[in-house]
Amino acid sequence: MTLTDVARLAGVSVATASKALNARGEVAPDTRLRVLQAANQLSFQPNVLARGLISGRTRTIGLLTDELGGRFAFPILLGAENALGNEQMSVLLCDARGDAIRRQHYIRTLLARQVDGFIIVGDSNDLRPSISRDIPVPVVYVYGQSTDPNDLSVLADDEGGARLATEHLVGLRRRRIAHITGPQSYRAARDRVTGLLAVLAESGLSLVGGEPLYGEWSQRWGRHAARMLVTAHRDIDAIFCGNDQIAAGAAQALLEHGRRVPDDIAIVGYDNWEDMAADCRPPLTTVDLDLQRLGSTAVTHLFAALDGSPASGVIRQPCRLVVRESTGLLPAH
Amino acid sequence: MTLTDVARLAGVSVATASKALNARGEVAPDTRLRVLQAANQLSFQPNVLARGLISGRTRTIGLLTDELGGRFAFPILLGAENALGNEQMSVLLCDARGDAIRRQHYIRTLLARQVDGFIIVGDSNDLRPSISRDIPVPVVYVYGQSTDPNDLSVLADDEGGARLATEHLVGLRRRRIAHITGPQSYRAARDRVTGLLAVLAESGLSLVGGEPLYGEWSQRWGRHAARMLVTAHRDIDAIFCGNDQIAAGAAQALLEHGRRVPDDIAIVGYDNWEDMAADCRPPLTTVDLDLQRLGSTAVTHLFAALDGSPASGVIRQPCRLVVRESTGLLPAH
DNA sequence: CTGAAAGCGCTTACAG
DNA sequence: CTGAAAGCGCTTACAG
Repeated sequence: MTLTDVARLAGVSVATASKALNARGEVAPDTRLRVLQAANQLSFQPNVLARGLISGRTRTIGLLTDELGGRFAFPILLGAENALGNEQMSVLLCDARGDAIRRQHYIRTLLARQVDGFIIVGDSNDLRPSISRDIPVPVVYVYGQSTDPNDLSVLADDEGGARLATEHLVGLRRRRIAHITGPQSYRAARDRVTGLLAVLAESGLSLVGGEPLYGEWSQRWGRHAARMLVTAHRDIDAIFCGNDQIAAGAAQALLEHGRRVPDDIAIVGYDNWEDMAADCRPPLTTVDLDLQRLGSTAVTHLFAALDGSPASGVIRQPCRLVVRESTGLLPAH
Repeated sequence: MTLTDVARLAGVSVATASKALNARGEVAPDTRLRVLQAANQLSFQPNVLARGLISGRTRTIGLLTDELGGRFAFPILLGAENALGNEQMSVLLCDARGDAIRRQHYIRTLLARQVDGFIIVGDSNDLRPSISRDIPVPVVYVYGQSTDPNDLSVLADDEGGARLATEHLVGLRRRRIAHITGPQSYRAARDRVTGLLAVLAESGLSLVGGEPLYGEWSQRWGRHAARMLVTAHRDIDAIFCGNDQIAAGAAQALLEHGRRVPDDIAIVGYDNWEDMAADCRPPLTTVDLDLQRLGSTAVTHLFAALDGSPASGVIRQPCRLVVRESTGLLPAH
């Protein structure tokens, strides 16, 4: 079904049919009606390729990830897809799988497909090489900071998230707080430590053991480190963990050591990885990166750039504290 | 950069430039060379819209999910994206979020974008209404069975997966086997029971307790049901669980009851949800649905249909048993 | 072997 | 208000 068919059925020219369908003023009301009916009758859908060829706009954006299989890219994608769908934009999804050649290939492909813009999804707040040089349309980086300050990067505020968690513990009168986290090579681990230490200092407290326990992002490490902690520091009353897996492991180990959570020792995780955090025993208080909103925020900024108002620099989106039983439930209201 | 620019730089007509770039025979070798060089120099990328307008093929497929946020759609998407990328096809991703209106909207959008075919991703093997009537291009259903037997549905073989799990337990000389699973309303739960009971019958065994324990897909239910089982049936020596969360909960409850896993009671999960199954204590033997391969299989069949060889009916892709410590490690070799 | 012409489906000045 | 014509960037018969 093409516009020609519609025009023929309505007894007008394709030019008039086009104008009628696109609600441009210069068409007689009854002509428009006839065209609309014809289009309806034929279930006419304008060919987007032809439109794009003329307008140079395809209402399509390319979403390029490095590691779609990772845990973080996906919620971002979800949020972006949502936001784009609401604006009648479509997403072309490409997963470079950490391969630079493949990434270049996808950039070319997406450009050949005339996408209106790019969203580059990282898998942590860490720095990543800018690729904007190769791309003549607007680009937004999300959950991964472009090395080029002229680019726009939308990141999660890990330092702020850790502040929220620590303030929560301090507010619950916990004084002997320890920290178990992932490898120090991760910016996420370091930023969270920064936020934690800042709040402890403001509260006149110091970290139990003096140093964060850097390790892996696993339950196994959480169990191991928690056992070490309760053995070495019997007076510990809270553990802030760098992610939910560590926290789940720590909770398990503590329970096995006869320590009650949260009565004796409160635990806070990070990530709000639902299946882990909410189904843990006890359910974990944790920090939510709000990844979906990160995705939609990126889309918002991409639209702004498409509308001629590009931004640059780094935007740090706040995290949210999710309180569950592992730090004691809030009083009912 | 358009073909016109390339032709001008190479000193030929656009027609000749087109032929040279598309490796059609009828061009003089040195002419082709000049065109290729010009294209290279200008980093020419042919406009896919123009090509699509002529050929009627866009090398784009629409991937429509019902619930992208669920745990199962995503690996399927990954597998499909991989397989499509290898064939230079792009994916337009749409998440209907369980809303029929939104789904219809996306179907129209994707058709207007002239996609070459559709992949409809379900979130369980359950039946789902066919939407092929509305779609004039090839459609493949994956992990969700179309109600129309003329459609092609690619499913995971849950019954076979449960057989693998049960045969494994029986092979380990377990005789008192129980089953904890999710709601009976799920076809996945029912199909797995069918496979389990078949193997038990073939082995002259019967299910401990007579009936599967239907409940929820959660750790909490796993813990609860496992406690009931060990109390009511002290001689139980294996529990086959309907998913990994249930299995993780069951393992935890058994350990707390002083039962050793796998020495006293072996546990098998389902789904091979890595973060849960491998990081559990002990790591879980489980059944992998091979969702990524499900996605790539769907793509393979979609290509076959695009090449004029459509199939129909139901394809059941085998599951894989992943053996870990919860049933005893295989002897080292 | 090369290029002028027609055409894919649509939109947009421009005449009338 | 309506429609013939040009054109978006490309490909493909068809002449030469």
